[in-house]
Amino acid sequence: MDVARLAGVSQSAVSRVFTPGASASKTTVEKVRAAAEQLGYRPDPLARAMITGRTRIIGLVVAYLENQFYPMAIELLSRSLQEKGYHVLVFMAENSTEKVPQVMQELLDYQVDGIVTASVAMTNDLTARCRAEGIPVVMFNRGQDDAGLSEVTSDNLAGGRKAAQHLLDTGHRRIAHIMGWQGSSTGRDRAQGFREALGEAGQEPFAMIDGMYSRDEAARATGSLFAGSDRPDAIFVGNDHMAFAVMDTLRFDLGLSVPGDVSVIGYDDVPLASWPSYNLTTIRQPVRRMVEATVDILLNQIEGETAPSRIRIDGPLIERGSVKRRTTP
Amino acid sequence: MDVARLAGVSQSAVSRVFTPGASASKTTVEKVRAAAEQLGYRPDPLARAMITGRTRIIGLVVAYLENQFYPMAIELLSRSLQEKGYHVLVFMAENSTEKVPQVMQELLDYQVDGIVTASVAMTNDLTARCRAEGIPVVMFNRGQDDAGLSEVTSDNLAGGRKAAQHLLDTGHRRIAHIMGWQGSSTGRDRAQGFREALGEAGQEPFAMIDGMYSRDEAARATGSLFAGSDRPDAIFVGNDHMAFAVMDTLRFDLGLSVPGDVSVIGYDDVPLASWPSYNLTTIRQPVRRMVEATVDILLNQIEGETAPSRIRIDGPLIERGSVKRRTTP
DNA sequence: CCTTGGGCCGGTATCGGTTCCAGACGGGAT
DNA sequence: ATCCCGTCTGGAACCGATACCGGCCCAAGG
Repeated sequence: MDVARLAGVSQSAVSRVFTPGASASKTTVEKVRAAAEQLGYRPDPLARAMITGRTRIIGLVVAYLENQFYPMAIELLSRSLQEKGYHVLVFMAENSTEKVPQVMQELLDYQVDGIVTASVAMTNDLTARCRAEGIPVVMFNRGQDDAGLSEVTSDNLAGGRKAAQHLLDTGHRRIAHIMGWQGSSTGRDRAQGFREALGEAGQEPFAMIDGMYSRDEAARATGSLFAGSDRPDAIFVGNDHMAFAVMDTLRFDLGLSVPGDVSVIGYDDVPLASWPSYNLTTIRQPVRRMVEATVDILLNQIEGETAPSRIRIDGPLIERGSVKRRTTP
Repeated sequence: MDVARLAGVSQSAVSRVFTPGASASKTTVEKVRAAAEQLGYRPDPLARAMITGRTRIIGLVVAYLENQFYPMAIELLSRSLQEKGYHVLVFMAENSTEKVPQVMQELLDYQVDGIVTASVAMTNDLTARCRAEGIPVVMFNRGQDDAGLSEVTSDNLAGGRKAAQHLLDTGHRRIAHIMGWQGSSTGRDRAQGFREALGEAGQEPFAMIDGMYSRDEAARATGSLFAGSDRPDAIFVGNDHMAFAVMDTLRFDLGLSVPGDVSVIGYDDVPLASWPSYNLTTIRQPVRRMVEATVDILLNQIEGETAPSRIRIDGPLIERGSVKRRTTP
C-alpha cells in the first residue's frame, strides 16, 4: 500500500498500527498515522473481514414493524451496537416456514458475526447450521425449547399473572383473554400465567381466544365476545398493538366505554399506550434492558465463546386509565 | 477450492458457473453444480465484493423511528431490495452535524453500493465525498438544493395547498398551521403551499408555529394557540405524528372536540390515522410508490451510471372525520 | 486443405488487508 | 564479554473469490 511507502515502513507495520493490541514502536505509529492522515487512508473492513472472519455485522431478522414495539427495539439495538463498532443488517421475513430459512441462508453467506431474531421462530436444522458455523443467535422476545440458542424475553408468565391479578384485585370476575399468537412462546406464556393466577383465585377465564397478534383478529375476537348477552367485564389482551384494536372496537363499534363498561389490559407498554386517547394499563416490557441483555450476550458469545443463555426480565404493571375498580354484585 | 477439484475443473470454471452471463459449457455447469451441491458450497459474497467492488449492500441512514412513517418505509425498502438481491445496513443518526458525517464515513468504509437517507440532511462536503467515490445517494422524504443528489419526496407544496384548500372549502376562516420542522424541505414546502393557497383565497394564516416534528413541541404549540380567547377553528399539522399529539391536547387537556370545535388535518396517512380513535383527515404520502421510486433510482444509478433525479409523487387528501364543515358566521 | 473466429478452458495476477515467521536490535543479568 | 529475552520489524503466504489473457478445439467459409 502507498501508506506503507509514504511512511517508509512495511505493509505489516501499517496493519499493526491499525490493529489494537499489536506491538509497534512509538515512532512507527506516528509515521504511519501521519501518512494515513495525509492520504485519507482507512483500513478496508471488507478485506479485514475476509481474513479475520469477523465482519462486525449483526444480522437482524424481523417479521413486521407495524407493532411499535419492534421499531423501538431496532432503534435501540442499532444504536447500542453502533457504539460498539458493530452494524445491523436487516432482513424482513414473514414468519413462514419457507422464507425464514432462505433469509437465514443469506445471512450466513454474509458471514455475519451474530444473529438476532425478533419475533421469528427457527426450525431445528437452522439452529443446527448456525451452531455448526459457530454463529451465535439470540432470539429476542421469543423463546424456544431447543437449547443451544440464547433468548431474551420479559417474564411473560409472571406478566400474565400480574395482569390477571390486577383485574381480580380491582373486582373483575368475568375476565376474558384475547391471547397473543399461540404459535409463539410469548403468547403461550402470557396465557398460561393468566390462567394460573385465575385458577389460584378459584376463577375460570371467561373466554380465551387467539388474536394472532393481529388487529383484525383482535377486533373480530372482541366482536364475538360481545355477541350475546353474556359478556365479560374485563379483557386482558396479548399485546398493546391488539389492545388498541380491542379498545377501538369496544368504543366505536360496540358503543361501550373503556373502562366504564369493560376494563382492558395490554402488554408491552409501547409509547402509544401512554397517549391519552388510549391511556392503556399494561405490562411493561423493558425494551431497553432487553436490548442491553441481547447485546451483552451476543458480544460475549462472539468474543469469548461463552455458552448460550436465557434471560428473562421482569416488567412492572403500569397502571393507567383503562381499568376500573368494580364492586362485585 | 475443493469444489473445483471435486468437479475436475479449474477454479475459474467454478467462478464462471456462478457468474450469470459468463460462458461455460453445459457439462461443466452440471459437474460444478453437482459438486457444489454435495459440498454445500456457496460463493462468498465478501470475497466477491472485494474484487468486484460491489457489496450489494445499501446503507440506510435514519434519525428516529417513533414516527410510524419510517418503520413502514424501512419495511418496504428492505423487502423490495431483498427481492433484488440487495440488503440494508441500518445506521441510526440523530440529525446532528457531528453524528451524520461520522456515520456516513462508516458507511463509505463498508463500501456500500448506495445510500438512502431518510429524514436526514447532508452537508456539502459529504455529498461531494459520495460523488467522488461514485456512490449514489437518494434522499428519501427530504430535498436539498444541492444538485447531484437524487431525492424522492411527495409533492409537499401541492399537499400543503390541498390541506389549506380543503379547510377553506369546508368553511374554515381561522386556520393555523403547526409546521413541520423548518430546517427540513418537507416542513418548509408544506408550509409554503399552505400559505400560498390561503393567500390566493385572500386569507391570512391564523398562526404558523414550528412544531419540529415533535409531539411535545406540537402539544406546546397547541396550548399556546388556545391560550387566549382568539382561537383558530382549524389546524393543519405538519405530519400525522404531531397531529395525534395536537388532537390529544385539544381533547384531553383543553376539553375541546375534534372536529366539533376545531378541525385538524395531518400529513402522511400512517396506519394509525385510520384507527377510529383518531380517524384523521390527512394528506397521504404514497410510501409504496416512493419506495419503489427510491429503489429504481438507486439500482439504475448503480448499474447504469444514470444521472441523479428528483422524483416528486403526488398524494391525495384522505377525507376522514377530523374536519367538519362549518358555516361562516 | 488452410484459415478464421467464436466458445470454452486453465493459469496467473489481483483485491486489501492479516498473520506467521525468522531475524535484528537493545538492555539487563550473569 | 556473553547470553538471553522481549520488542519490533519486514518478507511472504494466505483469505476466497474474479478478471484478464493466451491457448485449445472445432465448425464454418474460402
